Amino acid sequence: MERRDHHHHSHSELVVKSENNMANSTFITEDMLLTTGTASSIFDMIPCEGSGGDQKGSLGFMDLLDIHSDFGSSLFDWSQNPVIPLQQQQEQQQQLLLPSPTSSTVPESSEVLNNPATPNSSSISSSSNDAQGNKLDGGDHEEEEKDQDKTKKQSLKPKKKNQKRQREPRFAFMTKSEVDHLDDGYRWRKYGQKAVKNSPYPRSYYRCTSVGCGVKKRVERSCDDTSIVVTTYEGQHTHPCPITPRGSIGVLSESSGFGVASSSFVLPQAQPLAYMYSSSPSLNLSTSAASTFNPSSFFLRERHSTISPSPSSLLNDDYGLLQDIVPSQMRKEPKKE
DNA sequence: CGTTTTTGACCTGCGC
DNA sequence: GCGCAGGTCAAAAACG
Repeated sequence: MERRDHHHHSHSELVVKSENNMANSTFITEDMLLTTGTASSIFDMIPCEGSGGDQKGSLGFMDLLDIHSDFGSSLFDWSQNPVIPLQQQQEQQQQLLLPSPTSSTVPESSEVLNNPATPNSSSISSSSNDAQGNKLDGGDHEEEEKDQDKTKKQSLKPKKKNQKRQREPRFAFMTKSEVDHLDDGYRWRKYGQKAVKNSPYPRSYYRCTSVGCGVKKRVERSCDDTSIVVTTYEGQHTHPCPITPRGSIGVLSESSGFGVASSSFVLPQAQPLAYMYSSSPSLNLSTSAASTFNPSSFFLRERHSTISPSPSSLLNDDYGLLQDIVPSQMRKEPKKE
């Protein structure tokens, strides 16, 4: 199952969706369309101007711009993002939480997954639900517990009766790709696969191989559009990107307030993203999770640093830095897949 | 031989 | 309580 033929496929599209768990269940929905330059690595994703404010009640980020024939011409301009008060966002979110029949490929509860506005485009949305204040569940902690009775896996007793299982923040991508498992710079070990209802394609479960890192991700192919791969990240890396020479910087991402959900794919080295994000007019939110996470800025930077040579008014200040931050090696996947 | 993938069984949550 | 679906475990197999 090698999928190493990455990086130079035909262009593909990317949809980003986040499930930030924010304290007090603050909701943020943020739809944007991103496009990937290649289908096998998120490092090659190119943010394009996407239509957000469609029927899903997204924030309505950008008008869709067909950049498929010219990556270099599509620049993500935050200055054009409509600024929507949080309260209004929440209202919109509530209106939008209606599950779309076609969004079944990403069954996260209360997730809003916008369908592609056009055959050539996809939209993203982010939402938060579960409060995150409690323990990070699902991955590490439970595993530690289970280590104890590992030998009798079936006899697991309810360990947390009153503790409702809470998920870590999630962040999902929809990527038009022939490759299922996108290269994001981290090493993953597959630990499960399940058939997806109403879909001929299975869903694969991966866990970060780094010790102590409980980040998980799910990969499945949309049954609506089999060319689209939905990758859902969950959790927060506790280590720098393993394939990055400057990974040491990565540890800063956590303390610097990068969103949990984003950390799964936000290169720790790309910490200056925070700057980018903070400059965003539309996401100046009070909740830490919301204010620290902005996938689009990540991609924007990635895009500029890895693909687009054209300067952006937004990135002028750190364009050079970005290039420095995301070295080309990063896309050289040392791992398989 | 260490690591990763495969895969069936099991757990958990939820709706009926 | 039952059935379903999502998610996880872990032994075995495959891989490098």
